[in-house]
Amino acid sequence: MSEKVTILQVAERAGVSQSAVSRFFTPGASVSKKTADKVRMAAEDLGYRPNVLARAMASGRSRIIGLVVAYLENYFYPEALEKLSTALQAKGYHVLVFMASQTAGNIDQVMEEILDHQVDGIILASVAMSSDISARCQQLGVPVVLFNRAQDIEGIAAVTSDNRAGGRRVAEFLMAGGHQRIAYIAGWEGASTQRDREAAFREALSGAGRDLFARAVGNFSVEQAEQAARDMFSVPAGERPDAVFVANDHMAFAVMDVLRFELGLRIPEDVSVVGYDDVPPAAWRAYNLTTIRQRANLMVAETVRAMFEQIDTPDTASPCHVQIEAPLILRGSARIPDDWPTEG
Amino acid sequence: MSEKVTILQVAERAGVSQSAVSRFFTPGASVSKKTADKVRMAAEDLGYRPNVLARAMASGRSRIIGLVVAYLENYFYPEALEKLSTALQAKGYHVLVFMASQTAGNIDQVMEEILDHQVDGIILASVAMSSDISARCQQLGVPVVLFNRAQDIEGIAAVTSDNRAGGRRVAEFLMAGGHQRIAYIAGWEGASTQRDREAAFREALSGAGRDLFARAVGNFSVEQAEQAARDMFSVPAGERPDAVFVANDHMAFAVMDVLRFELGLRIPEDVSVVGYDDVPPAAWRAYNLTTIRQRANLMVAETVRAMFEQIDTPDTASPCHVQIEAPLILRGSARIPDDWPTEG
DNA sequence: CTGAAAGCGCTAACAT
DNA sequence: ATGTTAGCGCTTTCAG
Repeated sequence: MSEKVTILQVAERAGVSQSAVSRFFTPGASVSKKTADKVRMAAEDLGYRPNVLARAMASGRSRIIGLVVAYLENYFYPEALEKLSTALQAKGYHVLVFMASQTAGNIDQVMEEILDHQVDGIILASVAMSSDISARCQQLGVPVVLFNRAQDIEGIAAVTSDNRAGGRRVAEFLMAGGHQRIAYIAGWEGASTQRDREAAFREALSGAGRDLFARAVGNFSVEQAEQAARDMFSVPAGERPDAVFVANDHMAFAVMDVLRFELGLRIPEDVSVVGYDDVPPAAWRAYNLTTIRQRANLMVAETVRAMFEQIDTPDTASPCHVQIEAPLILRGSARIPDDWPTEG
Repeated sequence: MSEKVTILQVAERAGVSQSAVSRFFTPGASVSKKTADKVRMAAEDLGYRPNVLARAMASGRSRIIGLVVAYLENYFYPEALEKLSTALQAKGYHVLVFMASQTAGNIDQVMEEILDHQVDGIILASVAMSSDISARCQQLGVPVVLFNRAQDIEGIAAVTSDNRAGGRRVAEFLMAGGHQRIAYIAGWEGASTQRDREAAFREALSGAGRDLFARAVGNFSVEQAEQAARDMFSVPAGERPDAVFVANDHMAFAVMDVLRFELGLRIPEDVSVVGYDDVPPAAWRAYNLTTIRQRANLMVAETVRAMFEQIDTPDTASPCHVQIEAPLILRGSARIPDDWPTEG
């Protein structure tokens, strides 16, 4: 097991000082070509690579971003994680993952753990935090950005899709489609995304003088969504919804399957189904789900931007809630109004 | 932005030495109750938490495991990632993610990057490495375990499902089902998993005096799998396969959709489809895919075990390739032989 | 541009 | 059980 080669060895071999070597490996350096050459050679010969940990320790910047995620079962998150990690890697940063599953205790504990790692920033994906912890991060100078969740804590960055606009759009679409009995299956009611989607959806309905015909809670869980669908649709034809907006795709798939395979309903002839997220399976032909697209690329880009704005200019940064436009993707699970504008 | 509180401040406040505080925060400590109390109080008052980075630096153990992943689109990986991260967290370790997407350059570069982080171990998920790098890790004393990929480098730990047994099982199942024209759609041919599945599948076929009726390559890509299915099945009924084994579920869904929605074939009446992985969507009723289950829980458990075996006892550890039994999950996408043994 | 020197915050012998 | 003393490998003033 060969010794780890240190900066000191390189310095000796190159016949320069330790700091010279350090400078050589520092992007914004100021090293003469001569010194640079000597260092380069010595480093190559020795197979030297700077120790990131030591560098972090000495400089106070770890170039690590803590990411806490809760639901990888919702396929929006793996996608986001991949893009996030890639984007961060491109900037020389890396992602340290913290699962916030039930087993891991509450978020605040996880946050403490993250802070222990001297991360340069924290991204909370579909996770809310106490204002206590938020304050703690702020006083520690650690930037936080919420991904796909908003929170009413001032000065905390958040990026989501425009959930309200999305919810409204679905309502308009469903009404334009001539649906008379419009239902909603909610996600976890603690989620800001769920609340915004629903609020705007209902507002648009009542704005048109209509009421929600039925409502159930699926809690972003497949099992609960199935049960909700069963309960909601196991009634005489005249009393059953002719359209249902499901708070996310993941639940929508489950709902569709109950409707088609358990209850023998046709989609969209008997009932239109609309989801939210546009995860890849929504495009699979067996589902072909009409849904609101959360543009992962843009959301990630904004998240990264918000993060580095805070890292690079902690003083002038003004964290805010950015909402990415969320288009309705027309597919086959919901009747399309004749006069509905098509893209292009 | 409040100062970070250090071990020294705690020591002063508690009226003990720095090392006493250090010991207090070290699991296998030896501190008198008296000292412990003083330290606990001081630490609490100050809101002190040990700096993980400094600890890593001084002790030489970072308690970080580098994970490199390539395809998060295959839903087997998010699942594995989640379980892995959770399992590691439970042991006080954390996962530093490295995406090995095309953009990130080749694996060897990524590996160097990981090594720079002084990780205590590396897990390679569905990624192969050069024997050069393998050697480098070994001489650096950094344990590596391959997840869902095996490699013929001696002394390197790998955990996979029993791909050969799985492939064989599918062949037997399909033959027992009376299929006459059995086809195979391959994954990326560089993957050991793909090769093992196919090899055993074909061996079982030829062992029964049968030949593969058709073969195409899907490269673990949805688009290529679709094209493969089109090419393979766009022929007169008598010349088309009556069963197809697809190298993973992800491609199998695409194949099913082409067969059903483009070519109007019935599954399993006209053609049986079998996949590999048993990712969650395989159980969704719109697919209801008969498939070989990769038991993520067990695979992760073995991966973690192999990792810590090497971390805890670097000398006696004997890395090997462990293969997890992979049961055939009977669903509706393939005809079930009358005499096929059922579980229980 | 370069080198000397002082840490970053903590652990790990070693003595006591 | 506790304190003392060296570092871990690197960055960063500060002189020159």
